[in-house]
Amino acid sequence: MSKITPSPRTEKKRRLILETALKVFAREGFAETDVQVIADLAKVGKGTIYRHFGNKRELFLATARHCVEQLGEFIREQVKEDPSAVKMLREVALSYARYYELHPEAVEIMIQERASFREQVYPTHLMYRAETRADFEAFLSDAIRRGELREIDVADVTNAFADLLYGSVVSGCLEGSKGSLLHRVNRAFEIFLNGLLPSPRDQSATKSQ
Amino acid sequence: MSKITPSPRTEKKRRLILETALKVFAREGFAETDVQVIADLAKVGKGTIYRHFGNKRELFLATARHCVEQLGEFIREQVKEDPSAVKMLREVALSYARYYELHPEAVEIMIQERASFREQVYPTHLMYRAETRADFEAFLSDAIRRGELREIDVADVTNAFADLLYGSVVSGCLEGSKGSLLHRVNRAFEIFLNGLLPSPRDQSATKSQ
Amino acid sequence: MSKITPSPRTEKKRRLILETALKVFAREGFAETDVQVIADLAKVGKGTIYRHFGNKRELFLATARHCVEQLGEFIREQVKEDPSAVKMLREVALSYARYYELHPEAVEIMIQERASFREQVYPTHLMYRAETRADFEAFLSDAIRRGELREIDVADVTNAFADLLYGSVVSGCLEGSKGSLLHRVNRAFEIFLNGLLPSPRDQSATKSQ
Amino acid sequence: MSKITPSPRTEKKRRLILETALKVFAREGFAETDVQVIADLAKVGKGTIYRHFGNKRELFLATARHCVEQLGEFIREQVKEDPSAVKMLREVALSYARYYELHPEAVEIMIQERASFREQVYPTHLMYRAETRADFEAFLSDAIRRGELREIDVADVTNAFADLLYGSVVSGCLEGSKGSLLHRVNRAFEIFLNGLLPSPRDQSATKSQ
DNA sequence: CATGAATGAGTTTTCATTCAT
DNA sequence: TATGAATGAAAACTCATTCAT
Repeated sequence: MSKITPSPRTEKKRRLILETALKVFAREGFAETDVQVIADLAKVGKGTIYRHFGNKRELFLATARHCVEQLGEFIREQVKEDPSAVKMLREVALSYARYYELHPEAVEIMIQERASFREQVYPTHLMYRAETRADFEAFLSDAIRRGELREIDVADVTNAFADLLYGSVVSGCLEGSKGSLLHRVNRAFEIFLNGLLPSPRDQSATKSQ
Repeated sequence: MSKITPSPRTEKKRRLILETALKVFAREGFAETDVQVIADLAKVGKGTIYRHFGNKRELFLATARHCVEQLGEFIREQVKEDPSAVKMLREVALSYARYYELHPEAVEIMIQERASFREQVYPTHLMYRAETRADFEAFLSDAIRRGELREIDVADVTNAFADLLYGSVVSGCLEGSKGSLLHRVNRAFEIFLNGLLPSPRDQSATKSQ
Repeated sequence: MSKITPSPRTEKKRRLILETALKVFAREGFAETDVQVIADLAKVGKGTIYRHFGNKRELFLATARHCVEQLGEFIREQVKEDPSAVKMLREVALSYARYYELHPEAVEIMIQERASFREQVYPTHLMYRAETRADFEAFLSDAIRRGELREIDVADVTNAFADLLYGSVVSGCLEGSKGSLLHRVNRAFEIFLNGLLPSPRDQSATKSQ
Repeated sequence: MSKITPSPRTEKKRRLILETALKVFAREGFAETDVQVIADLAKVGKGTIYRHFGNKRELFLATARHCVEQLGEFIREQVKEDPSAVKMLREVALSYARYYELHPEAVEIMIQERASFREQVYPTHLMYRAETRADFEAFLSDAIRRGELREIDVADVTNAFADLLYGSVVSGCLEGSKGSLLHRVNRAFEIFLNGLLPSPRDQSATKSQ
């Protein structure tokens, strides 16, 4: 029961720990993080952390999940309903970039998760109104049917889109990489998009159909 | 003198350790790796490893360097001299993919290096005839001048190219990702390339010059 | 608060560890001591020792400090207030000897400290009513003024007194040295004292002033 | 055979190693010394050291023995034959001090030996024409019989003399102890000696007998 | 529930000693 | 005989996890 409706007190402490863990994991990496440090910074006992999260692994995973949920909410807030596919893709890409620019620690969490647990955050999983990859690909198929995008395998596009965003964010948030992540994603996305658009030839052909 | 030309014995043992370390680091991750395990698998004393590499960190870094060098050689062998920019870019992308398809452990090393030491292997640093990013961008500028590629900021292209490859390799080598990495990179690259080509309009304009 | 007044539990455990460490360090020497052995004998986890003392060096230094404090207390208890200088010096010397006869391990600690850390316990620093060497020398000056001791440089006397006690204790507690330390110090001190007294000639001269 | 008459080559190398070991043991202490460092400084292979001395312990003990022999020779050279007991004692004390002032590393060796092996260098063992304590005490008895020294237990005097010298040298060679060791021993010895002399009363009594 | 002292398994690293060349 | 690479036993130290208060 208490699981279903956690007391606000409990919920607050959970959040506090999670927020602190995020900072420390991002700064030190998973393996290098000492749970005691998180406890000290969050001003709770170490036992409290273990009571709430069970063990270090689960604490980390909860932190990662927290990031992903935030990212999902963030993108959902930013990306407007019913745009053209082109606008939508751009908005997703830029929202994605904006989120990680605002929360560079989240990039580190994503990397640590991949390195320590071989799990990966697929950016496409997080997209607007799409809980699953399938939804995203259906959306792309629609756009192709409407002639917004050229004829192309939607799985390939999804992969390429995800890979491009992932690579850009990981590279663009590296300490020492000058220039904004937003800018980097924007430019990369424009090339990518350009590669998706029907060529004038194709376009006229499409139009004439 | 012995420093300049290490004895073949020494060199052989170094290689043996490096090769073993590669496997173990890739399988377990940097933090989870016990140097004793490497020693046992390589059938050398633990002290021998420390004699050769100083400490675990240096051993890992040497392993990573070893991968990068192999990758560099591999790409240099595969990519032919003096192709068109389009062909060259494709060959680099595919060689890159081929290498990591042949050596999936190298992907893990790359990820571990990023996670543990915040260092990154820029794929572009490893390209054909290019010791530095500057060379690569100069090559792109040439291609633009020749009209092979459309007018575009070469830094942006380099970034996007690197990010796409990086993201594809990291995602494409994940345990459980079905389908070949080579295929994934190939498809992603075609979209990317298509985004770089001059549109027919541009092309005719270029030709008329 | 808890720092200022450590819980009696904590304080008790600290003492237990210190007492055990004293035995082991004295028996094995600093370098040869395995902290695990101390932990086992004290029936605490090794981690507990490190929690309390940080590292082996600090544990040793705390042990040494513990001895010096005990010695100081012991001497203060034994040496009566306001004696003649002669009586006082003798009492200090004999108390010093008695302490080390009762606690031969403390001699080993002193020697190990000198050998491993180049620090030295000056016996004179520990004397009755004397926090510092300066106080001790002032006391000697007084005694000279009163004619109890002959005219002599007080720094020289302090050095000689300290050196004699130090040497006697170190030699006299050696395994295999027959005879009691107390006896050895007593005899050495009588010679030393005899060397400090005014000769009958001097004494009459002093009296006539 | 080769043991009986070591080749000059071998003997030279032995000396070289010993001299180097002396420096390193004195600087680092026995436990902290890495035999490799001695080998490097002496420009010989580590194996050579083990060939000559068997193990680290024996190397150290040989080093200590080397010091003691040097000290013995030094004192024998300095102390003239057939002096009065008073002069002789003073010369021994000062020679002893002079030696350690010239070779402060030897003090460290003496301390390390005591700390690591519980062995002690009795200064009295090293004295002029005296291989053993017995000789020294016989010499003192003679002096007492001649009336040079007051009636006193010669074993006590020997102990006190040794302890005073030992304590003075150990304290006086500590880094940071200002003033010369020679001076310190000189002053301490004068007090000590004064404590041994017959008082005027005693002296006349003695003479009249 | 919250706490933080206690624990000990697990890892890195060192270095005396050996021995093949 | 000299060498120095190889070895692995040994030890310091850490930190996730537990549990009595």
